Amino acid sequence: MAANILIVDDEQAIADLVDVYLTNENFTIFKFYNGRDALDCIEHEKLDLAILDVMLPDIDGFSICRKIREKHHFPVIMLTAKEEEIDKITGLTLGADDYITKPFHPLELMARVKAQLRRFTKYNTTDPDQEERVIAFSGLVLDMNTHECTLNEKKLSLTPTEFSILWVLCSNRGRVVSSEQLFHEVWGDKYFTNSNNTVMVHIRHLREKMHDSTEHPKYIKTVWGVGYKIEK
Amino acid sequence: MAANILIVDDEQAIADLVDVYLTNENFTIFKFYNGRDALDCIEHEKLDLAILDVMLPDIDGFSICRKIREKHHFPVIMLTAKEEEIDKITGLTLGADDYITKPFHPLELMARVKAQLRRFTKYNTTDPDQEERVIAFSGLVLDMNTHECTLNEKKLSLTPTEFSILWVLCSNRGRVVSSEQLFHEVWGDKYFTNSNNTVMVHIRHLREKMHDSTEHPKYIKTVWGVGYKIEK
DNA sequence: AGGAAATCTTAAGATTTTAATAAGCAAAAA
DNA sequence: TTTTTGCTTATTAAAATCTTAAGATTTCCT
Repeated sequence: MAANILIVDDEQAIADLVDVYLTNENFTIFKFYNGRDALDCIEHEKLDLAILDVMLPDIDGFSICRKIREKHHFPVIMLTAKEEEIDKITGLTLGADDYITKPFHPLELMARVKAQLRRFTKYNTTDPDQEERVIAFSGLVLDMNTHECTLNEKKLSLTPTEFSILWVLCSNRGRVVSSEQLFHEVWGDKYFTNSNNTVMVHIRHLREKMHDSTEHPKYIKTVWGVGYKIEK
Repeated sequence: MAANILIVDDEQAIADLVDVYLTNENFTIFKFYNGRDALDCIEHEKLDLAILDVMLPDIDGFSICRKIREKHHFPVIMLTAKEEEIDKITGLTLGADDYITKPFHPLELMARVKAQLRRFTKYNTTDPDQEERVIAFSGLVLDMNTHECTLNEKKLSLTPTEFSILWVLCSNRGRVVSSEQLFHEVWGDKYFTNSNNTVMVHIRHLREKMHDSTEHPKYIKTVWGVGYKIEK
């Protein structure tokens, strides 16, 4: 799981801590000791998560959080020394996604960071710690980076939608995926269709294309009354 | 913010608490006192969030959490009486999105519930507590529920993509939206295009359709070198 | 076997993307 | 100031892709 993380911390304690605990992770850390520089960083870097201390020399953490929320979607974790509930509630209501009071166990912060990143990143049901970018098994190779697909050495030219459907099916291989679930994963939550055989049509096209490169095994299996499935 | 919430709680304390604090919200609560019934509920109801106590008479909260993660994406908040860090870390690593130790302030739980729901729901940059489903100003009406659009009483028939673009522009009205940002909001993170004038073409179609119903005001303004914008 | 429900097939029509070309803007050069 | 230059945005139209809809087929159940 690669991620760009912004840490704004007056005392530098958290930054040091992260240095120690996140060395093995593929994280890029942007450290700042005041709000002004942090805001600049928010503008220019593509961040995946922010850890903000409430107490800062210039701007307070709440304001930074609000600024982030005006333009960005990435998760924000707030930190405070004060054990006052009202601060927690202010922070969370303002747009923070998590709120931790000092002192805390270093591993708890790490776990919360990962939990937030996991939610922020898509397709993470199976292996939460490593985002899968390539799937390969029994002659089939799917590369999320290039959106390319190979079946038994032969390249299949799939359309974006076809690729996405096959990706979801493969990342759930061995399990049945309902067509509603497929639709949800591929098209997102924004649409709502009732009589939806769109998925079906795409499945058909997929089968057609896959059939050119393989004979007997019907890769995408229909599980009657439930959905579709690819064998393990 | 309407949501279906599952609460699994041995002692019934949290359920009562939620009754008191969430009466005014548009929440549907599914309460269970053991794991078995809860699992059944997870199968059959479309849930938006789960609050799980770790200690349960039959199945423990961790197992329920894992079961949820096998099939679903909605956020999970774990509760425990034990103040042991290792539990927190287990929970968060296992797929929980938040973890609270008892005793906690009722409002903190409520705030965390809302924070999780907010993240789970899209398009929440401006008003975190109330998801905007309709935008209306100066003769233009956009209804997210029906995907319908009216300009000066006349209905515009927009394609899904056109509607989404207009929605993003309108929900950021007064501010400039770069075409990269537009692309990101409308198409999602899954795609990556470099030479991308697709957005441009859609903007053109939008302008064409909007021009039929209004004369002088060029609704979608080009801000040279930056992006597009709709006046407030 | 026969009916009902689920899935498949097909093809037309709608939408989206691509690609090539034109037009517009802003700063540097004349 | 005017012209040139390089870059950004606009306009088209064709090609690719997606969705819809209706009828055909398969599977399940009694």
